[in-house]
Amino acid sequence: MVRKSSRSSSYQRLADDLAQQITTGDLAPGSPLPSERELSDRYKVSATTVRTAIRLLKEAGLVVSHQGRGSFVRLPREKIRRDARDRYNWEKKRAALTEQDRAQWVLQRDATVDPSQIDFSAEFERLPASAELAARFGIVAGTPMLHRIYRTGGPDEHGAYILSDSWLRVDLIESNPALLDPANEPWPGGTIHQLRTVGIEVARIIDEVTGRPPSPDEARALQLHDVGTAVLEIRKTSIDTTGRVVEIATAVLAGDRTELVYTTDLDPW
Amino acid sequence: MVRKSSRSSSYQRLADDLAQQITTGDLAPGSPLPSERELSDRYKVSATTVRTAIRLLKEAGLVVSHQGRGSFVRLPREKIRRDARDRYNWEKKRAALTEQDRAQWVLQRDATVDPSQIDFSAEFERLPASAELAARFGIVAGTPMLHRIYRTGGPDEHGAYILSDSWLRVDLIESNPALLDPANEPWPGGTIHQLRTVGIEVARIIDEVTGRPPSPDEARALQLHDVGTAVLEIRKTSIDTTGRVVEIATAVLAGDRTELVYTTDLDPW
DNA sequence: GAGTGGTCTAGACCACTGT
DNA sequence: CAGTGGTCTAGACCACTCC
Repeated sequence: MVRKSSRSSSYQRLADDLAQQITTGDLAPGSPLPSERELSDRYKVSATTVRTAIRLLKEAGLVVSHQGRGSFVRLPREKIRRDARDRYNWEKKRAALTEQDRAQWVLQRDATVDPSQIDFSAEFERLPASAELAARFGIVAGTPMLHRIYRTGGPDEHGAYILSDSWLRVDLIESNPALLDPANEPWPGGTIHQLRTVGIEVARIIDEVTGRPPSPDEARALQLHDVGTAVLEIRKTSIDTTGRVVEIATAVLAGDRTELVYTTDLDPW
Repeated sequence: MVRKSSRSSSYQRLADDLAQQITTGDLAPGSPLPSERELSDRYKVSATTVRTAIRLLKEAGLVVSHQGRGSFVRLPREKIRRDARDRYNWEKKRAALTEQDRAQWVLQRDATVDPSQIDFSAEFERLPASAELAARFGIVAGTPMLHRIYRTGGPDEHGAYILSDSWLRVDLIESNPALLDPANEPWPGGTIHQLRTVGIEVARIIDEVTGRPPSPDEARALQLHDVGTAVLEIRKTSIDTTGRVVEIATAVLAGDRTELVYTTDLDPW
């Protein structure tokens, strides 16, 4: 007979038990949990119930499992800080340098990653603007747009670390045909410099940030092998000195590996 | 005999099948999935396998289940925008108003929520600064601190929508004893006004944003009834006109209900 | 080969929602 | 009451890791 206890399911009680041992430090980060068979014996529950409990811990980001090895208390992830003000202003300053100076700095914006190990791909397509996109750009639907899709990855230890895409108005950039060719990516100097080549100065960048679970594709690309992680999605809108929207980009980053930093200066009293 | 097919598990294939029907719109948002028993019959797999597939979809945030009713394609969530520049500057301006004017504006910073329905609680404790906290404040460990814990919730439809805590230096605020009493919360005018009462002007606010799955406590408090959601965690550091750190606060928000907006003005060329 | 997690079955019963 | 998802069992076999 099943012993129906108090007001909670047995997998929930098991998960709570283990979670407490993890948060109190009885089970230290990196240490293995008891095997499923052992938990099954010790708690007098079936293997399925044990697996359900462990799945709960994985969903909460407390535990990772490796087939053939065991389940382990998750190690805290070292976070890469991404300071919007520093990053964007640095990119803009760099865009005003000579070609030689810029070339030296290609892809070094994240000093923590060795540039020689970076894996990069770019794919371009030309599409008419959808109604929603047109509204965000303040143009009419159907306007020819350039859609660029990027994947930037590190070596296995760091994992791929950013998925992004970008929309540009073809009419604003076609005076420089080099911008339409993905073979020129990664462009030394970034989008801010690309826009400079057609006479556009970016004056303001607005980031809209949300958090959500990764799609299966994103989990693969960002090397989020396990459940229990979230991604940060940044929708970036760039506005030039005349107030026009000149680029709309989206970036998806691993939430447990990234810390976004935003500084707000307040008006004085 | 189990038919071992191609290179994928049967729950994975079922999940992919359903996910595709959802993304193509064959299964519209809000519509019910076939029942588990029906899927079990149709795909010739056990109930457990069907449940595993549906769990996958829940983890990806595509589906929600309700006991006794069924599983449904998740509806997109309406997002509350939270613009840092507007919000913080508005709060600072308000802090300079007369007491009467401020009182009218209590808790109206989120215009989308009816203030009369808001559920609010505050809890204070005095603790010495930990080494880590002291480092962030630039003070010595053990300095007396005030730790304030808030829960702000809406009615059931919106759900509780913010969990936050805040650290202040006791030595900077004790000249106004009213600040030490939680009965005075929610304080008309917010922390920026509280600091103004002891002669401090906040000049800069730095937000550090990460994304992660919710802890069980957070899932309860933020009414994230299901797996497949993420939370945004904001660590806010307030700095006064003399460059001192005057408050460190953390806020946890439901990722599927919140959009953080940050504006960066770039230096001109 | 021994031990681990991963996939899967067949079936029972519980808890909840609707009519 | 019929139909739904939620909990749970007992057991089989697969895939992988490490010794």
